[in-house]
Amino acid sequence: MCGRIVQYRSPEDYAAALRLSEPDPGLSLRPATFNGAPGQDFLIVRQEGEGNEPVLCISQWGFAPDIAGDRKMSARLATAHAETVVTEGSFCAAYRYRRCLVPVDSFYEWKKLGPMGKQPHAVGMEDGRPFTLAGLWENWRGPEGAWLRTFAIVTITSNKLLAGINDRMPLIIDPQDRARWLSDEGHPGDLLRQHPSEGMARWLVSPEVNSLRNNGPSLLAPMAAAG
DNA sequence: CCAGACGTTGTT
DNA sequence: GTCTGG
DNA sequence: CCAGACGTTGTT
DNA sequence: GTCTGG
Repeated sequence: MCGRIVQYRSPEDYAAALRLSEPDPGLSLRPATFNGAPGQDFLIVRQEGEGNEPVLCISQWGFAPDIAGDRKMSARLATAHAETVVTEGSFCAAYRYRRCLVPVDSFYEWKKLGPMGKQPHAVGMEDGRPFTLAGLWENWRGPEGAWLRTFAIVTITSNKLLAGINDRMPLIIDPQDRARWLSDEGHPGDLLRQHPSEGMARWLVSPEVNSLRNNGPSLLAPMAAAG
């Protein structure tokens, strides 16, 4: 599903990895996280207007539809289905005009074990390098007039690597496709596809990741399968 | 995504 | 179960 | 309970 | 996700 992500590097590191120009120094104030959840702030990449270069900025995970108006902020959508993002009411304008990238080092998926509970796995790239998830962003105006920039992560059917864990995975945008995803192209539909299993890795991690009280590099430590 | 709260009525 | 907070 | 909708301005 | 309609 993608409800927990890792974004532990500095803005400078992500900028270098994504070949962006030097990021705003203020972004360094954002705490890095090994256990990031909806409701928290993350670095995202946006391109405002064609011809402008993509830049890193801060945004809160949990898409607040502009139609939300005075509706509760609880209408915060952490994910958007790639299959319906073109037409789906709350997302289609954001898909058309406000796509973004979420640079991550890995993400977590929980495998349901029936009555036995669930088992967390980390997922990343085999080479350990950061990669980018497809996102949609929106400015939402709160009741007191304050503006909040929010985003959702686009998900798609799981590839072979992840099918055994969960039926959906985040939409990963490969380096050669990032510019198009950020561009003002109306409907880059061919990018709405599964990332192949090849080049990706998954491994069992400790249930310590369940609680947001825990946050540190040890959350990514591979754990031997029980039994 | 997961963890944790969930009540202030009216007598099981 | 549903909702909120992180 | 499930199915289906969820914005209409002018692109932040 | 939340809400409405059936």
